[in-house]
Amino acid sequence: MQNPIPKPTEAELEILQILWQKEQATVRDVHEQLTLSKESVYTTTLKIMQIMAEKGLVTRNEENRTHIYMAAVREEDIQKTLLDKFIDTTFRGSAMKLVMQALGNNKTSSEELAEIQRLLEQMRGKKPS
Amino acid sequence: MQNPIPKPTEAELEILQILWQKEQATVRDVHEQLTLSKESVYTTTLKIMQIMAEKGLVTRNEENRTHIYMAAVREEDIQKTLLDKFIDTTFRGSAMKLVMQALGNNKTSSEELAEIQRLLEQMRGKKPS
DNA sequence: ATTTATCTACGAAATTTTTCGTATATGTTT
DNA sequence: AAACATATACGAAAAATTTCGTAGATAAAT
Repeated sequence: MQNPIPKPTEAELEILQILWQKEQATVRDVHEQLTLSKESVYTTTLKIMQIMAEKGLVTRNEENRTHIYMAAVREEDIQKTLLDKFIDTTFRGSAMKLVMQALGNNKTSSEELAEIQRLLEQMRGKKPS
Repeated sequence: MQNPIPKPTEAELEILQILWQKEQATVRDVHEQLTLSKESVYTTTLKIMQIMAEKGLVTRNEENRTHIYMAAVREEDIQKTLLDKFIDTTFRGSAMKLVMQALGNNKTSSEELAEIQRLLEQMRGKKPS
């Protein structure tokens, strides 16, 4: 229906994060959430969200004066798109290098490490060398 | 060069990738490598590399007419900076989610998976729950 | 009913990044 | 030496993104 959804810009991604968390939100909701972490002007947030609507990144209910916004793209899909590109440009295509770096950051709990191990064992079972 | 090295832009990162591989390169070297994967104009490449020199992302030997460029930042450092930011903005700070997604892409060989497992065991040993 | 607050729409300015033409200098070839 | 190829420097145009002021409509408060 829509042209391939374009890669969100930096500012758009920040807003998508908020929408993914909140499911639904007004421009004001999003804006207030944004101002927790950085300065921003209301109409800037509004403008970006309007552009996002044009691009098809979000949908909005315009029935009432205060529009209600929702993400129109799935978090996992966007993550996959951005991750693929990121691995390419920053890690020369090596997912493993990225994983090693990410784990090396020591911000992952033992529980999470265990979960990753379970995933690994499962994957190696299905894909013998 | 005393200022913190700025985050490289998209075009700059492409060039850094080439410099990290080649150790040393002229503008023409870089440009020819670039044209393998995308169209580009010589003076555009040149301009970007000049800007990178100003920013301190690269150094260059200007003794001869044809300057020799070298990366002035370490690949691992830039990767870490970009990765941290990427995890933040795209995976809401969860390194684990990123790792799971990256591994799920099935582009990692069994050997690599094994290596990751070794790393994990080592890490869990040092950080008991 | 009038004032005040809040919302969207719109567009232009500001910023950042990328692109590319032109000038000029220096080698290279004939 | 003259013609040609190739290098850097420079700057301005183009493109992409972000910022913000203003206008006008609607709701809420007094």
